[in-house]
Amino acid sequence: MSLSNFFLKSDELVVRKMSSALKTLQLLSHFSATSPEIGLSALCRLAKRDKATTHRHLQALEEVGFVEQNPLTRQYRLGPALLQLAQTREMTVPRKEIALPILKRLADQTGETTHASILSGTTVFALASCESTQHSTRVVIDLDRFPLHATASGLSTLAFGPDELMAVAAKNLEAFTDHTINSVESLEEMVQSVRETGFGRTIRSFEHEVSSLAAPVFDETGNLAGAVSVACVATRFSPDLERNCQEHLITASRDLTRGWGGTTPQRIEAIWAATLSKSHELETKS
Amino acid sequence: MSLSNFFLKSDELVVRKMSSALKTLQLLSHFSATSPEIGLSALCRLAKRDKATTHRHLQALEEVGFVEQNPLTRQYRLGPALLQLAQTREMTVPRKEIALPILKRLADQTGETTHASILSGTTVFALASCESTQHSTRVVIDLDRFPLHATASGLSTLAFGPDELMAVAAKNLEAFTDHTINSVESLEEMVQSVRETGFGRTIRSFEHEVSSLAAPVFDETGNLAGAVSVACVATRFSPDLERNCQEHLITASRDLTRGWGGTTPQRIEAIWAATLSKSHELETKS
DNA sequence: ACCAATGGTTCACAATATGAACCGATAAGC
DNA sequence: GCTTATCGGTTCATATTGTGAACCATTGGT
Repeated sequence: MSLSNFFLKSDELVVRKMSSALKTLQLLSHFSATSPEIGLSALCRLAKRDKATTHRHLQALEEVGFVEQNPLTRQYRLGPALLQLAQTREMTVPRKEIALPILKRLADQTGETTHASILSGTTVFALASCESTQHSTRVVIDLDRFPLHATASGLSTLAFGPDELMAVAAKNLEAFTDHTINSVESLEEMVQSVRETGFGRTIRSFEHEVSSLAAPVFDETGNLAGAVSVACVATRFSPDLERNCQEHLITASRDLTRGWGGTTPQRIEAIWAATLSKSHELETKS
Repeated sequence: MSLSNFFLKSDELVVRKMSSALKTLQLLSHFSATSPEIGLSALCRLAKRDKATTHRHLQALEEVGFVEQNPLTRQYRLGPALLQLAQTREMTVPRKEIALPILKRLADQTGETTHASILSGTTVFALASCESTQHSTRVVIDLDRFPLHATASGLSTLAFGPDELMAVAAKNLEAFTDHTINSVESLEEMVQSVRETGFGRTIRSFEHEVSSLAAPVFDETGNLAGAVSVACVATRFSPDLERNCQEHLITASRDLTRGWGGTTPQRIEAIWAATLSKSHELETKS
């Protein structure tokens, strides 16, 4: 969504043509839980587009009910037609319903907050989450999008998703904490280690008090579909807990992949097995 | 959505120009619970559009995650980005959450199945429904769109919604049963009576065994926002039950209107009061 | 009364959308 | 095993459509 309109190709600058339909639809991505209503001018600034054009686009969106105008403030907000379509989508592919019981179980097993996310285009969207009731302190993250470079889910997605994502991630290395990855080099290093272990892993890199572990989820083609993650209160994140999370993340990922119509690729299973046996070795030694 | 591209204006035929964004978005309206996956050629036929164009439109939709291709069948279906946007919409305007308890109460009070619907553009779509557990026979209608001419909710919408709807309704007088309204004249007559009573009313006009009563719901501008309805098993639909439904529909509509940020217009309240006192008169006479 | 926002509109110009014809693959008919 | 009919997808000359600087009308602050 936030891809630039330009890209470099064998030393020459190429202008990526965009259908106006695409430009229109991209306007929708600026609405979020934190800014649910946006005025025309504000939206122009956000989208870096002309006022007349943006207005025409909004009118098209309004006509099909994708946005509506708050008649009092004249600001725009997402429209009711989205509910209708989302309902239909859920009937077709009820990923959320499938995810919820799996997240619940994972939360019970680990005692921490669990998340499921979906890769759509180049964005990792939050699908559902579940808080454990075992501890009085627990992680409450209300995200709609998981930053690729700063979250365990994002790193899993980078490691096992389409290669183009790396370029997108590299363009936005926002520093959420002083542990956030801040260079393309260290990002690549991190992603490499995720590929080797089969788990995305972040220590206080998105929120100061949170450490997180994630596993990739796949669809019916064997391509990455999303991720499932455990967000632990950082002070609780011991090697023991990590091992526990890894084990249960694997079954959760397997079940989610199966529920979404796919099968976990053999190569991923192999990576997980290797990681688990390695951490088992360490544990028995100590 | 199903508006024609042509309209008559002071005796001359004018071609309505449509932005390609609009055409693109309109493709989405062909997906429904009953046909959740559609192939390229099939969609061309449904939308009556060119294959190349439709394909380009689908690609734009795919890029933002509004559709995705089932990789096995190559058919298209609604995409995951819709879930995300619908979630955001519900955070902004939680109409569904607000409607559910009201529908529950209405179902308890009437002993029948209740529905809430929203007008979006020229489509009345289902928002939520609630089944009563009082009777072993009950109405289960799994609709995502309410036909304007054949349902009580549709008639309420026609009667109190924007005038343009009438033209849309007149274009599609599909006969669901032999009680379905089948001429523009009788439709106009029906709508007129809805305007006089304040209630949409259909007897076996959509399903053979169902009679239904509906009241309009309004938003913060005083415009029609949707409808709330009771779908009764037709054999149970006595004058007594009708009166009971009317009374409780009024409070349900008031509460919904208020919950959605509006106030029930005085003229509607007046119409309802008149209808109730009339039916009360009849009741005491007999 | 003024200025600086806002939402919205116009019109000459330029870019994008369009669809008939096309390709390659798969499935059915015989 | 050859023909035919679909399917999803692509090409390219044509013309319809999109674009944005400049514009207007309102509103709210000073």
